[in-house]
Amino acid sequence: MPPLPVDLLRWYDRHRRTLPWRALPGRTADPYHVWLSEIMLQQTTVAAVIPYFHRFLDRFPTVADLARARQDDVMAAWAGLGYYARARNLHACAQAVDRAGGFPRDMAGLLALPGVGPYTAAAIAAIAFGHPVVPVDGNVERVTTRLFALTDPLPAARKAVALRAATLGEGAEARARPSDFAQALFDLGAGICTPKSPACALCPWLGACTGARLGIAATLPAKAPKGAKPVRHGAHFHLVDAAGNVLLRRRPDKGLLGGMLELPGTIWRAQAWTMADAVSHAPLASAPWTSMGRVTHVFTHFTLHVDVYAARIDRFPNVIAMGGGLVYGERELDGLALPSLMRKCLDIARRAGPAET
DNA sequence: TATTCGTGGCA
DNA sequence: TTGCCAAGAAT
Repeated sequence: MPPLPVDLLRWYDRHRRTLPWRALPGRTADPYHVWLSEIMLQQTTVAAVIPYFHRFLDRFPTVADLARARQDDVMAAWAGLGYYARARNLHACAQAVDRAGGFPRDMAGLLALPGVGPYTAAAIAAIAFGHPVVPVDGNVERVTTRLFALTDPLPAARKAVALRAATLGEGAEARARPSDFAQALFDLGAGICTPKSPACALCPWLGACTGARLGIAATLPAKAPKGAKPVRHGAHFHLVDAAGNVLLRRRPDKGLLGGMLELPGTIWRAQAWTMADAVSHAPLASAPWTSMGRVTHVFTHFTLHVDVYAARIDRFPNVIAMGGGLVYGERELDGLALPSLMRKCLDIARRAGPAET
């Protein structure tokens, strides 16, 4: 017996989550809200996204508002959410949509937008425009590999899994409710068919699940082993003048933490820095640098240890400002595009506790 | 196809 | 504590 869309939809009608970007039952969500939430939700938990989603709608009520905003303000609003290329693409996408007079309503048009890939295009098409497509995210991959007991490891098997996932939405009931069907798959993956200890007893598709019947559901999807995470070292410098102004600089627009602000610092390398070596790279090597301790930050593909040094001087020499340095007052820091790593560095440099979360 | 790209929560 | 994980895209 194949998994029947009607069984999933019946379950969804009783158990669907209420989320800020979701329309009420029977209504169609705003494409701007759908798009914004989908970008934020890429590799990011619902709990982390919710406050950012509210803040964005508050600051940028329409896609036109977002298009007209300055990039610095968009980056600052995104600060802390991670994967900052999403924020740059978000801004560029808003401008493209605003110029076009609205979101494209077909897959090809959606796929052409910055930051919109196969998954997000399908999600917007299904949820905002009612196209009968099945967006394949991590939830859908998990549900699909378990339903059909697909044991080939990801990511190599991704294409085969996607083809099988598409068959889930072929029934007439699914094609009649593409938005609900897509979101029902998300809710099933998030609440029942979870990565660890899935609640199979509560699953509307239990009777159709080969993985459950074989007792291997919880082990799927199989994943290729990951390589070891290398360690890198860096040093960053907190230079403050008598008025309490802090010296920052902006990172290049591409690459890690692209377009975000940071305390001036060394490159991040495999070899640890001695204090003397690090301070020789400080924005003002002659300042009275004091070691404030070490911050450890785990990125996706490496672990970073940052030694933080602080110094207070009377006033900034002009030569510093000429080198691309940016000076901000202490009270301005909260509203800036500072990634979490730099919040940690600032906290330790100012001998304050970690920012409340 | 394989890397690069954040962050915080949780077992 | 360490590793795993989250509505992936770009290169």
